[in-house]
Amino acid sequence: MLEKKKKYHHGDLRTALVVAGLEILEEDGLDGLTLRAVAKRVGVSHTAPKNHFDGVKALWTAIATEGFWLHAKAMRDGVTSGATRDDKLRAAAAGYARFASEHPALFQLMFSPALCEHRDAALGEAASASYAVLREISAGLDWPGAEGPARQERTEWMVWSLVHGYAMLAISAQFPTGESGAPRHDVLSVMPKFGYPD
Amino acid sequence: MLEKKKKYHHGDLRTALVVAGLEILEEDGLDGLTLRAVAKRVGVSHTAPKNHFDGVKALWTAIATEGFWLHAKAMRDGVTSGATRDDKLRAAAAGYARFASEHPALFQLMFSPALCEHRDAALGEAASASYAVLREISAGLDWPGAEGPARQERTEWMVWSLVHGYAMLAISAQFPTGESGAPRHDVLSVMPKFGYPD
DNA sequence: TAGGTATGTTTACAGCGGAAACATTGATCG
DNA sequence: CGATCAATGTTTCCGCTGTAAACATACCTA
Repeated sequence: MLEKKKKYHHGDLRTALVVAGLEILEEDGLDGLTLRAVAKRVGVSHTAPKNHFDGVKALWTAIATEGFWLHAKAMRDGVTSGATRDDKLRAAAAGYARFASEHPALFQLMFSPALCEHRDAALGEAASASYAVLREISAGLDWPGAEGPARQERTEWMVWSLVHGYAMLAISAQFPTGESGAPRHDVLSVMPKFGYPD
Repeated sequence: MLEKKKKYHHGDLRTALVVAGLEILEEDGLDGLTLRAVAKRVGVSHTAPKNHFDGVKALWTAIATEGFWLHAKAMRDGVTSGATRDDKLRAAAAGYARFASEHPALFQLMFSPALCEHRDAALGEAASASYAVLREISAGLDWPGAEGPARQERTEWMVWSLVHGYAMLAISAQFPTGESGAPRHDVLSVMPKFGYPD
């Protein structure tokens, strides 16, 4: 029997729904990411997801969670090839912004509290993994204003805010764009050149 | 006649709808901002907005536009009281972040390309007014990496990215919060202390 | 004062998320 | 091995949403 028999049970519907959701985000953006559209793409009735997700927001949250893992990976890939700590920092920043510009709808979803449940444990874990990349790399960075309490955490927040703000503004079409449609300046040319003291 | 007579025509429905939308955003967040809910609050049929807005997204865009004007005002208010340019910069940053934390749903709407039309002329004008505050204040700021082409624009983008990123991460509940529910560090404590050379 | 246009209403409809009742599968346990 | 039951998927129905079309009212101007 060459034809794959259509089974009543899917096998791994939960994963399939998340994957389908990611694909829809790439093709149609956030507007197309409806429960019914995701179910239809998988070839399943629109109420089948109910067995795996408690409502659309739970599905969105699961998709965002997968997004955070991909996001962390995108950053880490560039980092490993960096020679100095500064190279690594800039590679992470570039990876952060590139991910946002390549997957704008997914990125928007990941950081929309109205769309996904940020108190979800799995989402938190994935987001932490993404954050951890910046955290490790920014450790020990020196910048004017760094001295004071909670220096390390404030350093992380400073770097994260800068890079995240650039990424968000870029996909929100707030930056004037050049001929290519991309912003006239990339993240790196907008990042202050701080140093590592030791 | 003490009772205000209900007129068939509203008089300034367009403005009333935008105001009602802003109120709903404060009370119920983005989820409650439906066309029907806005119309109902104004006391008008749910198709009446069609005469003033070409679809929900146009209404959302108009609400976001008003948000940008309020946002600009919130920043400017603090700025005028600042003595030095550095004081003004920090006041603008604080105003930027405070506006986001006080009106999270509106702020989210303002920067969601999936929800409002960023190519809209009126929106662009209001957004520019908001941007102009940071633009004026960051002019001449010195920072490591500033030298090079398009120095002034890159300076604006750097400041904007930093402040905007902080604001977005704060309302996305990405920052660990203290007991009050607010982030443990405010914008100012994660803003590098750059100076003005002259 | 007459007629046209701007503005608002009513009605209808398709798409959405969710609930409930039902069908099918697969796993557990005698 | 067979019966039962939980897990998973379907069907059907509901209320809510945005949109369109036909209609009603009020204003404005010639």
